Amino acid sequence: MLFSTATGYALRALAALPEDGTYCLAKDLSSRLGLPGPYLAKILQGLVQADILASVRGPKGGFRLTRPAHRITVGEVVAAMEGPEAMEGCVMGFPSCNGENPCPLHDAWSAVKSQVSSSMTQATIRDLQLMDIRHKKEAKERVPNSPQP
Amino acid sequence: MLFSTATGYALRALAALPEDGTYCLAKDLSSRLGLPGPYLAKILQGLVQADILASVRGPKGGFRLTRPAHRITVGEVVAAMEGPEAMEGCVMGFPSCNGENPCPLHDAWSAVKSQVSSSMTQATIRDLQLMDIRHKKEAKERVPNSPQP
DNA sequence: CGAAAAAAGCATTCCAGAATCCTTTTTCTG
DNA sequence: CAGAAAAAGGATTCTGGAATGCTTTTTTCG
Repeated sequence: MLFSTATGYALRALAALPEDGTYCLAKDLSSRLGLPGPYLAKILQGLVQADILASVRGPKGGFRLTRPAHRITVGEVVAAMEGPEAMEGCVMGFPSCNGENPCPLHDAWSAVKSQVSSSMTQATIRDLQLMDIRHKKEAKERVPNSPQP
Repeated sequence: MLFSTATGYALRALAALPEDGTYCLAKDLSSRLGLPGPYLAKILQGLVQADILASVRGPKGGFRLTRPAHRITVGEVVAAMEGPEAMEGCVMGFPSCNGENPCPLHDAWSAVKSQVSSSMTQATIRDLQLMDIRHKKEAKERVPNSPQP
């Protein structure tokens, strides 16, 4: 993966939150997604600091998105998790590599970076939700006699 | 950086080796490049296993490239250092992401991967040497009254 | 009000990659 | 042959991210 595992967990958790703004327990999220509970809780707390999640304590509390899912970009989440200077510097770690004196991968990597970061600012949590819905639906279609509510 | 620090060190060390196949001490390389000595030594030993370097022990020994620098690709070195499955899996770590059910960054990331890996199989250690030479030359031109041999 | 539920906060543990140290083996040279 | 120079190999330490556990604070509800 390109990002840290914590960033991946954050994105997965955000995509798993309900859209209607109801509060959701950290424990529920972690068990539904199969992620380490206390670790995910800490990540969610960080997302509260970044104003991506809101939380209330106590019974009937939990976490919810501060905004509709289509208003939260993947790029925003990545920046909140990894800091703004993710993906800086030479791909191969050459200290002498820069625009004046590019390494052989410099241009390819620059293209990559702008490509990925523009995709990241385009894509929203909503898109991630849709992907998961699509995924579940396909699984259901592979087993046609599954429970029909 | 995209790769591990060890991979970066390996590439830097290879680019710093003389092209004429003379043996070079691990200690010299590390001091010239400012890299941790014993750690670099271990990395070089790994490159010997991968048939990228040859070594002889004892006085007048050291390390040299097994082939001319333009015959060793960056991709080969990366594969030797990181294993063949570097850069596998979803950028964001979504387990459900695949060709059937792509995440929003899937296509951009696939393009990235093929772009970077083709650049890596194109670029050789020679290209890295040239970059360093260019870098030194520019430094010299910025200080015109530098030592003339 | 008091008890339970839940996030918040903090200290601790775990683990892999990074880095160091020491011993062994090989090879050159006087 | 003896001794020194160097890589090879193994054990160990260090460090930061990943993960866990425990205590505190806030909130709801009977």
